[in-house]
Amino acid sequence: MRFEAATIKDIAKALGISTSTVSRALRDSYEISEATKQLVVDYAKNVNYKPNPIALSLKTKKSKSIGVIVPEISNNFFSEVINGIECAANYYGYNVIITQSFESYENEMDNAGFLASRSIDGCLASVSTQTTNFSHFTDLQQRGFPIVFFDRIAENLEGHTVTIDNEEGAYEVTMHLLRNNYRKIAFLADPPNLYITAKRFEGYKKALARYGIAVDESLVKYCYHDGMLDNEAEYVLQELFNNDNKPDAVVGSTDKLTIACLRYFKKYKIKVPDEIALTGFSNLDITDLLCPSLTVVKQPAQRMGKLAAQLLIKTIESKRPLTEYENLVLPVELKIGESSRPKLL
Amino acid sequence: MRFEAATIKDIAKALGISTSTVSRALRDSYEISEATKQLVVDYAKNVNYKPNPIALSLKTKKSKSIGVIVPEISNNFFSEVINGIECAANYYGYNVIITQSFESYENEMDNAGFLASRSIDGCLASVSTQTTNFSHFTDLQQRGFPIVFFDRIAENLEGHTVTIDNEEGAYEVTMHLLRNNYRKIAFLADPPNLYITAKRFEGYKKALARYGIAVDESLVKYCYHDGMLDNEAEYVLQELFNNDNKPDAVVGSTDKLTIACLRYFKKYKIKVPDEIALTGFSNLDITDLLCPSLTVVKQPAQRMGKLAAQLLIKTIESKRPLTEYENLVLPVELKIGESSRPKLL
DNA sequence: TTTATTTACGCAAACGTTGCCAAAATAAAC
DNA sequence: GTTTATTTTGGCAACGTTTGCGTAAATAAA
Repeated sequence: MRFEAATIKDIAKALGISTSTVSRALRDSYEISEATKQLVVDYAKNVNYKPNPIALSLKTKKSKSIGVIVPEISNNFFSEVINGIECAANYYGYNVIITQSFESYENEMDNAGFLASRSIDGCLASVSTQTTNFSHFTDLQQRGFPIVFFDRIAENLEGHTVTIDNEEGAYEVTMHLLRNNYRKIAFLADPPNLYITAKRFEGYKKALARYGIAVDESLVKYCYHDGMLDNEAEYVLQELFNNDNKPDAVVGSTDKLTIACLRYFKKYKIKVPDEIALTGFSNLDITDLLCPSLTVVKQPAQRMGKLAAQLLIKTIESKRPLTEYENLVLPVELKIGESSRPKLL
Repeated sequence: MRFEAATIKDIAKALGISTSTVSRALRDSYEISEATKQLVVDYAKNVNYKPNPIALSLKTKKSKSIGVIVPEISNNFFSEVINGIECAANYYGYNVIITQSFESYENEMDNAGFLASRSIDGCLASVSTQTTNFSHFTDLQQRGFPIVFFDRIAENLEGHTVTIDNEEGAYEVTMHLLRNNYRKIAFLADPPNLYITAKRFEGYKKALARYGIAVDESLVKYCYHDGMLDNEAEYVLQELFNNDNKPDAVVGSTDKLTIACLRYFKKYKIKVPDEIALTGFSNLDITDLLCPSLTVVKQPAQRMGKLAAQLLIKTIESKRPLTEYENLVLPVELKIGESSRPKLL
């Protein structure tokens, strides 16, 4: 029934030579005569010989697979990142093992443990909103697994990183709002401990400063689970709007939060942009079809995944441990939509 | 530098017993005395022993990993399916190796070959729009790899399948349009060879028949790459609309095509639903925020992935080869939006 | 012819497990 | 106190590779 794949042993037996000769012939070793090589290579092609990756792994102690820890696959941003990762990994002959933290620190630790036990060669990670302790990552690093962090990086851990220019993105979009006469701009973000939150907040602050506006803390709100929990975003938005000091614009720091705003405004029939302008970071490719079309900071997600994977594989395959780390920063793109139309004064 | 994981050998040496005793003690074999078991288990815990999955795989010829072939990860439908697959797979201790066909038959064949060479235990697949020859799948099956097809199944291949009730979904949405007084309903779909196209077309036809309407072939259009190629959908839509026989409603057979319609209408300033109603299959979770909100047939994508993975793992782990195949059909949900508002007569 | 050199290949160990068989060690039966 | 049964353990091979080392045969130099 089951068709067993040909092994080096089979070839050796069939050709009446030793397994080592076959192995060396296939790897084009100089020790083997051209005639024998030809014989072996031809026969191998004939029986469709494919080296058994598992045996290879056992021997070389390299599994040719990399682990990935992301908050959630079905988040558009991460699914595009994974797309990029898969492409690069496949190109270099690596498998990708994906795990999801669902924005939980516990899950993230479990994932790190799971990946370590699955004998990966290295790891790509974007930390959860709940993570403040990074020892599960340093553990991995100490056990010899290189880690490349992307997007939500762990700032004080060593290693390569790939991020977008978060500060610049937030600065640009906030400046855009300011130029369009908005002055009471709310900032809705993941928890402040998260790298992307901190950076984006910097950009937001910088833009306000250029207009001589002080940060109004009552307009800065955090969603501690990136809006994963039921009504989490709605609750925070209520706080923001059931208030005398209402904003006239919002910057959503993530895809989920930006969309949550839009849904909230629709639910409570708050007109965008007439009553409030809406902008934010988003990676959906249909923000132009939303109602209204959204002004967003777009991130090169796929490219980020590809670069992170390449960096990781480069590290894995380098002979000597690196001491210099690369910190790639990708540019963002501001896509202007109807949701931030100039405010009439 | 590199911290090497403890092996059974290390434990055996440290405890002065043989590797086989350690192995059996850890697997709680009845042959080992309680005292020894305790000793071994304690020590193993102490050094944080984790069995090496690669050595295990080599021994048992099971890799505990499954392959997945999908058209494209960043397609929302498939990323949700993969979410489900990952959850089920992780639960049962399996890795998932994802490959993308990008709607190309060549890629799909390559993927099948790649997966086979990576020693997977089984495979989940959703075939590309371009696939008419299924021999790369039957090859895998003959080599002993069970395959579970989902969504876009290969109808005449044996094996478990998981689909949604495609016919019913198309029937419901078409009936909805008919009830709302639309009569010239276009059907925009992937190529007719594709399983989901055929089934959905059946449902569409059935609904028309109930209203005594014959299928107008000029209102049935196919996109041979699910709209992956530049302007493919636009070109087809032009054919549909630069015509005397214009439709008054469209049923998009896939997520991509439905969205492509909306974009087309926006670009050419065709008002939805005043000039044309738009409905279709879609798995985006923000169809309610589109302009206008979309009437869609929603599929339980995550559940589909989970069930398909469970079915596959069940097959892999069953002792005797199955002869009975399960064909799961999941119900769809019709979400009504503004895009198909009753037509004023 | 003898000795040195090269060429081409085979042997065996190793990677971390498990499974089979046999060997101790202990317990039970006579 | 021997024989037999039972429990507990160790040794070895195997999974499919790669690789260091050894060596026979072929060739070249003496």
